[in-house]
Amino acid sequence: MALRHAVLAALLEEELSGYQLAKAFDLGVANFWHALPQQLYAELARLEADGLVSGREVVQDTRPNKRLFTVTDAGLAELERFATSADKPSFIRDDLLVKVQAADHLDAGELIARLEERAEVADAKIELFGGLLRRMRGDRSEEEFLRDGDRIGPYLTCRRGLAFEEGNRDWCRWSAAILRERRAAHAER
Amino acid sequence: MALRHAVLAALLEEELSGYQLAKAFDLGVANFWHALPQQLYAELARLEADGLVSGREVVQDTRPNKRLFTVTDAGLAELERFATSADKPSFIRDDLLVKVQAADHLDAGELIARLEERAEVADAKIELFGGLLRRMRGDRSEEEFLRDGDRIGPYLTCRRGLAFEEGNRDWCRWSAAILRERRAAHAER
DNA sequence: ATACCCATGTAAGACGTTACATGATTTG
DNA sequence: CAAATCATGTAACGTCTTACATGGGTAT
Repeated sequence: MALRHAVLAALLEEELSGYQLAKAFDLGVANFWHALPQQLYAELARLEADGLVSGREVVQDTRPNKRLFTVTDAGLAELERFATSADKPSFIRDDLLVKVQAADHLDAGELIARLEERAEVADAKIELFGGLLRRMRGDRSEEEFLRDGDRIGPYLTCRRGLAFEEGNRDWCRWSAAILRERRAAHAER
Repeated sequence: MALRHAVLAALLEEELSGYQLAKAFDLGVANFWHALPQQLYAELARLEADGLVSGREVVQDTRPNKRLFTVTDAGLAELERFATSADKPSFIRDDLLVKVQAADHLDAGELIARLEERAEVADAKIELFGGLLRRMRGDRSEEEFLRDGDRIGPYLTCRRGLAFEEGNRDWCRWSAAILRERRAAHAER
């Protein structure tokens, strides 16, 4: 039941509509949680029914109307309660790792292709996260920002996202290189 | 539908029972996928019904009998098909990141405690994975093993697990240190 | 013209988690 | 002698994904 808390955490930053939330939780951007639009609309409805967020209608001329949501006091209390609970260890569930696990029994060329693809996805995310971090820092150095800046939470999670994707990229390229060398050595014989 | 492929990949290494598989996919050990025992028993039944694995009963005196499973030719073909498919990008879903995202609105002491807890979990995993890697290498250097060793797949995925946990540990300690400094600076005023 | 963006959902089905059930054997 | 390990499941419930539905406005 952490999706609700992820939504609450996202809404602490700024008032958002379901649609805007959906973009923030999208695969391409999500740096601390991922969810689909349908989940978010449903969760927002539940959160509102439980009084943890409150929505206000914003009428728009040229675009469809939207509802912007804010965290209520009860919502903040719920987040505080959540923060004191022990969190379940997070685990890996990644198609690519499954494929590499079976590397010895599969076509190396295919695997190398998948690894390169993933490395490129990681490159894109690294650039994205780097930009987000720069925007949050503004014209301050990182040291300065970490000392005095407000909204440190999103900065820290984005830093984790960045390091995670750098890890992905490095591991993918390293693994691909090893598989290539082994394939070459095998072909020589 | 990647659990089935994760099971197939695990069974390529060696013939295993549901119980042994469950241990391999456990939270503490899982380096390329995670699943609960109940899922694995159910998936093994489905895989057998579909002819992708075959089980053989092993009668034991002192322990309950068990069924050991092997990947069939059809199972290997299914894995090969899976390896050629584009994999969906993997995403983060971690309680701890949600909590840190909300850092600016929560008690710093609590967060620091969670971060330290997680860092210690990571430490334990790092040791575990380090040991697994050493066992796989045997008396060879890593370079040598990566060149000639067999069963390179599990080695590569375990390397990813290790790097991931090192990333976790470093980020947790770094974040905790920043939150501590900010708390101290705040208390001074 | 075609496609994408804004904006919000419903419904069905697949997948994952929690709780329960059983029972002998080995380890501390 | 209590707890953990070996060994295999069933049942209920909760969460996530996939498919469908609608409709105006803006960019190429």
